[in-house]
Amino acid sequence: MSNSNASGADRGDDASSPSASTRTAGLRPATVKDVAKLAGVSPMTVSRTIAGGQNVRPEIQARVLEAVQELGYHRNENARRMRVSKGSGLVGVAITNLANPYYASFALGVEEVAAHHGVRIIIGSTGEDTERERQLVADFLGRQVEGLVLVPAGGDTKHLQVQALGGTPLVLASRALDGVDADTVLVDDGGGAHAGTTALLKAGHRRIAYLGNVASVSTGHRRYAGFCGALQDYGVPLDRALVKRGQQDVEAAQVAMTSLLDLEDPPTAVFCANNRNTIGALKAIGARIRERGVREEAPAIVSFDDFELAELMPVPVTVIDHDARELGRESARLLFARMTPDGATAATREIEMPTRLIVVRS
Amino acid sequence: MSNSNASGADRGDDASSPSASTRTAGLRPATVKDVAKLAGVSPMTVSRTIAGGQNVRPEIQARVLEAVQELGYHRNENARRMRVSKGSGLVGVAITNLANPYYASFALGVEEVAAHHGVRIIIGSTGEDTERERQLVADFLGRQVEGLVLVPAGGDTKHLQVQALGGTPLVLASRALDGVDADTVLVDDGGGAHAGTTALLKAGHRRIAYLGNVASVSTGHRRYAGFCGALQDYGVPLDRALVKRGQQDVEAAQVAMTSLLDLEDPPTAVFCANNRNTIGALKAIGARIRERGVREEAPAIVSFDDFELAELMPVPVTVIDHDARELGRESARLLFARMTPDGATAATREIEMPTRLIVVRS
DNA sequence: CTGTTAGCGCATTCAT
DNA sequence: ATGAATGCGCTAACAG
Repeated sequence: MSNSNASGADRGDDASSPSASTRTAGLRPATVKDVAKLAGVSPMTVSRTIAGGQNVRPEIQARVLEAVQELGYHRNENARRMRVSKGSGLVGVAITNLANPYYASFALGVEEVAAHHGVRIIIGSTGEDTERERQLVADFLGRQVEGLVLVPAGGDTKHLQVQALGGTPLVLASRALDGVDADTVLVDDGGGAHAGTTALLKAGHRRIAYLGNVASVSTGHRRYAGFCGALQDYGVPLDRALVKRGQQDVEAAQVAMTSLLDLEDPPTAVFCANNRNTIGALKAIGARIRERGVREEAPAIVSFDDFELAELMPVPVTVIDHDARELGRESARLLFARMTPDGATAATREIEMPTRLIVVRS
Repeated sequence: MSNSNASGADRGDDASSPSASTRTAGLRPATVKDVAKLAGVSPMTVSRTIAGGQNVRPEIQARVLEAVQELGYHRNENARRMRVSKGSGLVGVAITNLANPYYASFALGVEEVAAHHGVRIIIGSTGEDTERERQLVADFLGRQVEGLVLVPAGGDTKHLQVQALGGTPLVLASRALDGVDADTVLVDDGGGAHAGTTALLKAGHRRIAYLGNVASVSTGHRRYAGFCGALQDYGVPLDRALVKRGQQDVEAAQVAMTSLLDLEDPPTAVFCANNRNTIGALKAIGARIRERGVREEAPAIVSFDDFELAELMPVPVTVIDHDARELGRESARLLFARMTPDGATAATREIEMPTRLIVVRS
């Protein structure tokens, strides 16, 4: 029944398999034991060989490595780290939507710094849904992530309390959250919005529309406040009819912008509070220009968030630029700082990244 | 020294801590044992309670859950799955660059399908580097991923052989790889490139430039072949001076395009073989238009890959569109199909996703 | 140099 | 309804 030759490792797979030692798809992954059996040594010798081969005779190492090749063995990191009581080498990144280039860049920034620390990122999208965020965070914690970077959806925050996180470090990015004691990396939303709006006012605009995302997240508040503050500074009253908030995607923003263009007294400029609203607004304006060919009447745009090819737009564009990737890097840096033994006890920090006003086309 | 009241769980942390039972950052995560001790039950009762509470008295459950709250306990999925011999619930996604919106969308498509199967994705960027790809794949396998989705960098493929993967299913996306027996999802590169080029020829263009990515990847070959084929069909000779291949990022593409514009006899149209080359080409054209204000002479663009706001470009744009997200979804579908017991043995498939020609602006 | 023992956190199996 | 023993894959610590 059992054969004892080298290639006859009994791993519970089909005993009549033609090349019994070669694993094929769908089987249980090879273990140290399998390798040991095939190489005719003890599991410890395999372990040592994989670990670098200290105190293992070269010829034995060769035998072991051959078996490793043959079985396609890869050390089970989860089991290993459990024994060695090393961290998981993972950080969880929960963002609203990976398809938004802004957050994709953000994730890349996190990955960059993580890779530098030899750590992988595990990503999930919340879709701005607090419940999915809760599940995602729970899942990450279950996988023993060493840290969490989160662009919070807002709403309930019980699952983000230190208590609930079991001490796993958390960094909030882009949006602050009341009642959550965590390092936070924000963009200078208020200052940026104020500067951008002021640029429009200086250019003579008085009917300025606002396209923004949901008010429930802190960026919504902060950017809107900056916008209003600038108007106030110039003594320009706020026209509620020109304010559209709550668009989460390009389509909704395009619809909102189109309705603004259809007003009897349309705005001469639009403040777009984020990437998605900017693209939607520009699509609406583009459609209108193509339909009616009236470029002169098209409103000027201020966009919070940069976007590719801004310089080629048919209307004046000013960008309130900030580097999403750098935001990701900075978030990761804060996280890794807190993951050191001494960093764990420091007071939580809130960092505000500067924005830069870029007149792209005027 | 040791206190025996409920909140005095001895978990090896600072015994003089004011609230000894509450874990703070940096400590070893709580385990079933910790919870058990705090709740005054056995680890098994905790395990059962977490698992749903079958055969546990409600009052005991309450005690356990309270302890869970207090300690911020999360079941260690790695340990659990090891015992239960369940997969890791992870698939590895290795792409060239997460910051490229094309691959970000792709990753989102994978995540979407994965989430539908209750599986997370773990992402890494290769930066088109085969060695980094090799490390990434090894790391993923070490983490016991149940499958791999890879946009291959090309070059050496030893690490992608079934042998080396230890039977873990692999799906190649976007690019084929000679000598690797794996499911592959491609875009109809040849057909799309041919159709796009033909559109330019039909419009009367005869001096058509080519901006492409590295020739070593299969998309490079296939798209270039489609381009050449269309020229041949129209009896238009290929002008080597108009062919620039190997640009990997926007900056390089912009430089290449600028040099084309500087030719004595510049092209009247440009075929851009991917997203990054399109953006770079358009930036170069935009800069030229702004400098010299000559829009009429600006070349028409055909772009393999769609991009946002194409309809607002100052030059005629035709897009060879294909859905990156759908490519991601399809790749994930193939992967999950193979992850089923019966799917493991099926012959590998190569799927080619159709392209759609969209005249965006003419 | 090599092998044996034991235990990381958890859940299955078997006792109580 | 609850607990004790056992082993998942791996390796530190201790034999030999």
